[in-house]
Amino acid sequence: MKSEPDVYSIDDLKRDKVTFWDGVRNYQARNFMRDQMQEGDEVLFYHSNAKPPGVVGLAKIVKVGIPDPTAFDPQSEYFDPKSSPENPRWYGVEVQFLEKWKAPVTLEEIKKHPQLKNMLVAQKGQRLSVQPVEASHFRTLKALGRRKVL
DNA sequence: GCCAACGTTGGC
DNA sequence: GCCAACGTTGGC
Repeated sequence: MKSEPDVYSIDDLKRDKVTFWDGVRNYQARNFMRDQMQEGDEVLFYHSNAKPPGVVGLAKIVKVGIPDPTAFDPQSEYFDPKSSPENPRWYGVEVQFLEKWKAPVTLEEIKKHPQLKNMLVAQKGQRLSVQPVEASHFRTLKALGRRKVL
C-alpha cells in the first residue's frame, strides 16, 4: 500500500496503531482491496513521492469491506456524490502497524534486485496505490527490510 | 517543475 | 462505443 509520507507516513501509523485506509478512488485498487485482501494479511507500507521512494515497513489488515465515509462527506477532498451510504461505491480497510524498518528498501534497490525487479511497483507507469505482491517477493523484501543496517 | 503513463469524462 | 481532452500519479 502506497502513501505519501507528507499525507500519512509509517510514523503516523505507528502513532495511531490502527487507521482506516480511506480515499482510494481507483477501481482497480478498490477491487483488489475488496476481492483479494483478507483480515490478517500482511502489507508492505510504501512511501511514494518520498526521498527516496521505497518500502518502509510492515502493516496488517485487521478489517476489510468498510464503506469509505469520506465519499459521503461534501467537505472531504475525497467526496464522491455518486457514492451513498445506501449504495456505497468506495470501500476501505483497517490497517494496523506492525514494524518500521531502520532503513527503507528503496525503489532503486528493488529495481536492481534480481528477485524483486519484476515486482509491479518497479514497472514503468505502474501507479496503483494498492497492489498485489507475490509471496516470494514479499518474503525477499521483508528479509531485506529486516537486515542489519550498516 | 517536467512529463510519461495512465484513468476518467463527456460530446457525438 | 469511440476518442479527444483533461486530470492524476509519482519518479526523476
